[in-house]
Amino acid sequence: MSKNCNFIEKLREIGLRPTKQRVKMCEVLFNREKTFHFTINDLVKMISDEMNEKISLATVYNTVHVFQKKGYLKEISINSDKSYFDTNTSAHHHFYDEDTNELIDCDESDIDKINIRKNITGKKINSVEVLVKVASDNQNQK
Amino acid sequence: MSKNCNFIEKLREIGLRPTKQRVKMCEVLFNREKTFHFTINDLVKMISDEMNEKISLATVYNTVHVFQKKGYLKEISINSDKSYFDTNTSAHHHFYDEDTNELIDCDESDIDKINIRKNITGKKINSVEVLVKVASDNQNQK
DNA sequence: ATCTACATTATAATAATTCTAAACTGTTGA
DNA sequence: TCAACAGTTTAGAATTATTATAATGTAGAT
Ligand SMILES: [Mn+2]
Ligand SMILES: [Mn+2]
Ligand SMILES: [Zn+2]
Ligand SMILES: [Zn+2]
Repeated sequence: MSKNCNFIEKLREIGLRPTKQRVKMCEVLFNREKTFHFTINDLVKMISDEMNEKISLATVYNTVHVFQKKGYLKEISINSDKSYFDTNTSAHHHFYDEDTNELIDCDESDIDKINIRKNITGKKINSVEVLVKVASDNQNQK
Repeated sequence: MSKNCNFIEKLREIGLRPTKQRVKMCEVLFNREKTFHFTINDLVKMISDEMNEKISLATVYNTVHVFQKKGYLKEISINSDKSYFDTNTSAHHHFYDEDTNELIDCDESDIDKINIRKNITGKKINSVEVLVKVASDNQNQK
């Protein structure tokens, strides 16, 4: 979903009613220069900061899942207590900072294309994700 | 932790009291031909099947985390509602079957060694994990 | 046998997520 | 224009994995 657009029309085009909650979520998620990573809680905070009205947590969950299903958000595979989403839906990989719990994008030049030589009968590959876990390099490990 | 051994001695060597719960967990986890993947719930079921006595869920959680910290178990990064562990602690990658929620090991020949060309100042790489998500190849997507 | 530090346990607490069912609203077509 | 309907939001409850608590039990040392 490209930025700087009429989200009302965009939502209609993909068959979603352009409610004010959805439009606001579109603005917060897609109307910006750079893509970013977020948890549901991050997103609720961002919306609350930009809106004077409240938005229900259930609506945020529902809408994030709808956007994901429609292909406008991607869920990142980290095992954490919470789910991480990405407004960058292209195939790309991540660094995960275990100190700060932050995700950082890799660009194409950072990691060679992964070539999968195994195939599982009757199954097709849906995604290939590389997660590079990093942490503080301090020698002072207590 | 190698199979077919005296787990009482092994546990002592790594500074853990060889309680009967821990010994049983060792047997279930490490006394077998092949490594495997499991969730906490899987493991509780396996233990219950092999033991007539009950084991507390808290003990299973605690002991799995101790074994992980000591390096005898590895946690796999999938985002799922539950955590997956691996008795294969060597660096290796996984297929994740989204239909059955099963993990399948890749061997070295399946995926080339990943070369990371980016580095993040002050951070060291702790792990590099590739997750290949697969699902049924049916054309009949309703 | 007794002591004590460490373990196990049942249970409660926590926290992310999903479910529910009632109230609300965008859209349609009479 | 406006009633009707289907889709949507919502607060709160339910679910579920996980962690914390605190009482009880026990392995190993003396
Ligand atoms: Mn979890
Ligand atoms: Mn989750
Ligand atoms: Zn990303
Ligand atoms: Zn594995």
